[in-house]
Amino acid sequence: MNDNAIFGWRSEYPSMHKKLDHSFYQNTDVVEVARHLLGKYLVTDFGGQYCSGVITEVEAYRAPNDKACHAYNNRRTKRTEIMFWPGGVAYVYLCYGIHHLFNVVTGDADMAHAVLIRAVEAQEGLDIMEDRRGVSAQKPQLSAGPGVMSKAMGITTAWTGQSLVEADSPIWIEDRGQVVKEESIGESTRIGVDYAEECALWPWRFFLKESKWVSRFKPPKLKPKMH
DNA sequence: CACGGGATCGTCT
DNA sequence: GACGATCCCGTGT
Repeated sequence: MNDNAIFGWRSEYPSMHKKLDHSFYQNTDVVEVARHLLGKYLVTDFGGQYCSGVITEVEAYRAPNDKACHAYNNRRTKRTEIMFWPGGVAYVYLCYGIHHLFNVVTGDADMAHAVLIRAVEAQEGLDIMEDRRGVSAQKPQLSAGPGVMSKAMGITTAWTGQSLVEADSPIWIEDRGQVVKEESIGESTRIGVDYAEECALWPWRFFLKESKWVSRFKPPKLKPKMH
């Protein structure tokens, strides 16, 4: 089994693996959930293609007043409807016609909150992930960035609405017992939401400072105010 | 290393 | 018809 570069222990103790349940996802503070997701294990098992990775980077999105959130103003469309479901399902959408971005829906029903999973450090099923990406598992390029993370884990928009807590779900998240200290969490503004005006300045991106598996930060370019 | 542009298509106006 | 919660590659320094 792989050494864990961040926490310095091995992930071969199944008794410590605890699948996150409704009570975790239905926390109504999406920023807190986002921070708590750091260090957890994202696992997918599509037709026996088992792989996992430690979550190293996330962003919180929170309707109704977050202009960067697809459900801003509680706007309901066929696509965003998933975000209004009770916490514990996947919200996956296509970005730039190419990338499948994976989010975890949180909070109660009719609360359109979600956490975008932006990066993982691969732990198990490295060969599968390398095949999907055509990139060595030694390189952050494998899974640092929301589009490539989804590709490495095999997640596509076909899975939007999928429960993360049902016993037979092929996607879930586990707590494997490690503690992430507050001082090891970095924060910044969210990436790629320059259009969101003042919300583009909210520090709702969180990452593990020690990790190499974190996407490069791009500061927001704010549009000059006309007057 | 910084920057710029093209790819590519579902979603919403 | 416009525009992305991105990525990759090419150019120039």
